[in-house]
Amino acid sequence: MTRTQQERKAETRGRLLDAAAALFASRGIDAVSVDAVAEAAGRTSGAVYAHFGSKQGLLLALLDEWKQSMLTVLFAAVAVAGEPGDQLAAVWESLAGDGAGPGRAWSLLEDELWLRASRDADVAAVLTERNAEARRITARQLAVWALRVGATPVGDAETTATLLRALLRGLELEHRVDPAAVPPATAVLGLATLLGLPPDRQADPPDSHLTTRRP
Amino acid sequence: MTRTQQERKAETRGRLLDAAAALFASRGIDAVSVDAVAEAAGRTSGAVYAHFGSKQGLLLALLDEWKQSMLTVLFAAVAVAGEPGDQLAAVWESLAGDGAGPGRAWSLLEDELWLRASRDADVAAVLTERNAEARRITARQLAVWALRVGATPVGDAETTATLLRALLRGLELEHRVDPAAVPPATAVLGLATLLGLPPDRQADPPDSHLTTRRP
DNA sequence: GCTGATATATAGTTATCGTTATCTAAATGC
DNA sequence: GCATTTAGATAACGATAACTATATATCAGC
Repeated sequence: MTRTQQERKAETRGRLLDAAAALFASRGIDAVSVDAVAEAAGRTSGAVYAHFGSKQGLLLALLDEWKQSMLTVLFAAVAVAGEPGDQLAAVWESLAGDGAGPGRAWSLLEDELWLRASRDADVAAVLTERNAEARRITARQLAVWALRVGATPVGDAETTATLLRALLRGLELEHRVDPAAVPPATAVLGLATLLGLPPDRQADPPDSHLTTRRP
Repeated sequence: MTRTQQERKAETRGRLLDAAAALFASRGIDAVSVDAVAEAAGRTSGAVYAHFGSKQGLLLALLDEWKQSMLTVLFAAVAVAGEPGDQLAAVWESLAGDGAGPGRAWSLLEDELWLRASRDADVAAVLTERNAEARRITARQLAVWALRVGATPVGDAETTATLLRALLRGLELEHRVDPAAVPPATAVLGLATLLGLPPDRQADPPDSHLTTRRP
């Protein structure tokens, strides 16, 4: 089985990036050695340095090529569910679902990257750019969605997108550590409120007691 | 100057914890060596191991004795400002204020702890407990505040507290990396919405255009 | 096939870190 | 005052990690 050099290089690069993504997500970036990444990719650390120059270079390359974000999961969830209220529940479920599915590991890595960006200007630059794009996309989808279901979000689309994404990230961070602290109804209520979803379009009332107030 | 052993021990312990808090916050836990903590406290690593047994022990002790949380800052901010809208702005300012003040470093450490808790059961246990207490306190204060200013929060006090704290954490995480992405008006709008603050009680309208919608 | 180039493997090197074992000096109790 | 306990200092160990220098395998062009 003979391949061209380009193919060989490209495959190695892909394997290294995939292995890095998986390991970084499951164990945390600092806890993963370059050798571990290389071994998981069926290569050695020499290949990593030939391709990326340093561990940081590997991380930045991974960030650059990373397509799988919060967004993909979210839109998929919305597309599937029917009623607006159910869509919000599906959004939350896709992020916080108890299955140890990939969403969990990815969101963990995303949070770690945000934290790392606070101290690493290179990571911050990449993340800021990606974030702006993600916010734009979210805002556009959100505007369409609001028209369709008759919701009146609290602010303009970009502002609402910022608030939504922040709320989701905050809830998810807490839920991962202390799931009981964030029941699904709480998350859905928060989303529905920011989105200005009229009560009659919200979820069917089996657990509507969670939206009542006891002052 | 002769001191009792208890005093000596207590002072060393305090100095070590203070140094650890400052260094962990500014550089990140993993990036700080035990020797660095000891040196900053005017001691040596031997003292750390005599007191805490391990670096993890130092971290857990720090967590246990940590009084300074998001809450202290928040309530102080509310207490000072006058109008409800201004209070919300003050809350956000105290978290996101551009001053490199201690609030910034502390919130960074808090976020790192939440992340670490996802992979460290001991940290998760401490954090979960602290979190439940913080939520209770927030909920209580929130109920009082809502009555006073005539706000009708979106859910019961505990639910609203959860949503508020999650939103703040998410916004703050984003703001630290990309301040321009989270203008103050956006944060205030989010808080006011979850708190059900009537528009006439919100901030004076110099920048009220930010609360209007362009669909 | 042979040569030059390229991709990856191999084997260090150096530095750092957590931890432990041992030693010293200070305080306590009799 | 002397023995004992205790707080903390000192020095070394062992592991691990990022990175580098060099060797080897693989491919391209002739």
